Amino acid sequence: MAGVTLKKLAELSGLSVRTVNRALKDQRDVAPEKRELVRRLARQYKYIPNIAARNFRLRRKNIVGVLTGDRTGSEADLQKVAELERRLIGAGYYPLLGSTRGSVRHTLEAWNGTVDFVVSFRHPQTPEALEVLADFPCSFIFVDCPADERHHRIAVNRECGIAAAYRCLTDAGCRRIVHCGTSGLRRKFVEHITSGRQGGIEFAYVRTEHPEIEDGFAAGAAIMRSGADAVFFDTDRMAVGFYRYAWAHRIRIPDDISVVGFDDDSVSEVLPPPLSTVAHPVAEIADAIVKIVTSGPEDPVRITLDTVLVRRDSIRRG
Amino acid sequence: MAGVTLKKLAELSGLSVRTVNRALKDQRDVAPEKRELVRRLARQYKYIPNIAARNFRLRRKNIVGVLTGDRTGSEADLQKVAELERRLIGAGYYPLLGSTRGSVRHTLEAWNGTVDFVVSFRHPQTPEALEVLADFPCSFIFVDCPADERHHRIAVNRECGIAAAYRCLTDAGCRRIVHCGTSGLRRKFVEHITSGRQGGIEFAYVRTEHPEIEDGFAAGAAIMRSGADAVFFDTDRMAVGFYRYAWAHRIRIPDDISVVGFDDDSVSEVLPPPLSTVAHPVAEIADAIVKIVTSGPEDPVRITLDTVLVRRDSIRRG
DNA sequence: ATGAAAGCGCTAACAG
DNA sequence: CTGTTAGCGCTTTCAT
Repeated sequence: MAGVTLKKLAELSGLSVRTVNRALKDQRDVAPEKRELVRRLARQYKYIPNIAARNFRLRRKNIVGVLTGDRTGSEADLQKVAELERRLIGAGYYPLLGSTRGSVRHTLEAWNGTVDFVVSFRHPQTPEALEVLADFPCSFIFVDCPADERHHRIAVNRECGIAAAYRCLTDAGCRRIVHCGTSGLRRKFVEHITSGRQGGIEFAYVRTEHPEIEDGFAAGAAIMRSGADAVFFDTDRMAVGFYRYAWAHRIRIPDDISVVGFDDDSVSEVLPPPLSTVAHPVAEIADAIVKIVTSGPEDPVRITLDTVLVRRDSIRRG
Repeated sequence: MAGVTLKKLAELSGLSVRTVNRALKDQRDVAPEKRELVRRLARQYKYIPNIAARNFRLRRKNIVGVLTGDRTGSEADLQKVAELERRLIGAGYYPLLGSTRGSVRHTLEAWNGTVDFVVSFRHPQTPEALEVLADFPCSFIFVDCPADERHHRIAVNRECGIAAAYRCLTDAGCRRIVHCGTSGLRRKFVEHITSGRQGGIEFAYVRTEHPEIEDGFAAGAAIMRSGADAVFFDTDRMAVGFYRYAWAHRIRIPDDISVVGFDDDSVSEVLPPPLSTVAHPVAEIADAIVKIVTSGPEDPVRITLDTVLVRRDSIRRG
């Protein structure tokens, strides 16, 4: 169980640690027969280099910290994390997972010395928490959450996907579009992109308390009462709730009403009919992170990536 | 960026490393004023102990390796991994992620020295791969996949959940139950549990090539043609496909036919109507793993945990 | 071509 | 009460 070390191999072979090391790494200046001897011994005793010790010595790390929240709620975070994990591994790094639920400081302390980069999918809760980060000898990469100038930040532009959805709906001939969500901010944005519209297209807003399935269901009555022929939900979960409402009231999608969601939860592809939705730039985010980790830029990277509309059968054909 | 070390603190304070160390760990036999001095300095220079170095020295690890497969296909694996991560973190460990897609040996080599335990949700592909494990100085915990006597194993008993589903269906008055899946083995089991049944209940089997959504959809015609009043699918994904088929053909669930799936994918709760399904013992698995990791038993732990039926509205009320 | 030795940051046995 | 020191497993500089 204990594992063979370089030193043991040295004793076994009667050579010095240095020579053993040389032989194993196939470096020059080793007598062929000694090289063979060492390699034979290594195989025989199943020598496996202790990477932790090596990294310690070289002050190098093959581990990247990943801080996530609850991973409940929107599935989008989950997708981003999963994709990041995949690419990190592909690039020869291993993701070390932590939660922003407990004490971030505590987690970072526990990671001190094992990671150079920490990716966070949630903003540290308090302003002090942000200050804490400065104490740690590693770089932070914030994804889709605010971050101050000192840290890397990968932002997600939600607006462009939403705008694409509205364009798609109006192009499909929808004339009464309801936006359903919780966010005053987003409402403002929607008002902005719809304000220039002509051709007798009407826009309305239905506000819900939360962005969950039951809220989408509950909003169903108001949406249908408004005479809408299309509805955009701030989350796929709300759209799912609306699907339920439609199912219960024999409302046909998209014949009676077109529906678009947001987040590209895996459900959306599977619903009858498949839900059109705005997807996060999951792959691009992961790429950007891997690039930062591998290239280790001096200055904080700050980029913005766009959401896109995934059109499926829940939007009627123009 | 470089981080303050004990040694630096020693120089700064004019004391020895030992004393600094003592002061910081609040151990006895340190003069109060020196203790204060050291603590002040530590705060001032933002000393954070290098846990990697400490663990290295103490040959102790706060990191647990987690090997997963693609994480595509059944969501059950995903759930298990997510739950494990949560509990591991709760217990003061950090999960280090790897994939069984590439070379497991390579991953284990890269982890040598940083983990004592490796949890695997997939069987190493080849027999040689299993042999390889013996070379590594760490314990393996296999979840829901075969493992030889040397390793810990947490098995999942699928049969009991399936049996519960059949019991529930017959209790609800179903008289023609179709089992739909890909597995010859599971079919054998179903034949077994249904063979003793009386009261004019008929059982049939519809085989599909794959366990995916489209296969469930494709099986719809055969299932309905058979006159079934209940259908059990080997995966929730197939059940989802069947839901689609039902939706397209105006078949009402559960009025026309009761449906049960397997895996408890998150979709199932959300489908109209919510799908009854057999759930894996996700929490129990995670518990068992954490227990092994924290207690480090000498002998290989080998336990079996039961699946359970989650009854939802897709089964008609008796 | 080979080896001695320092040192990464930390712990702890052992002396004073 | 405090300091000296060895050593975890590895890399690498500098002698030989």
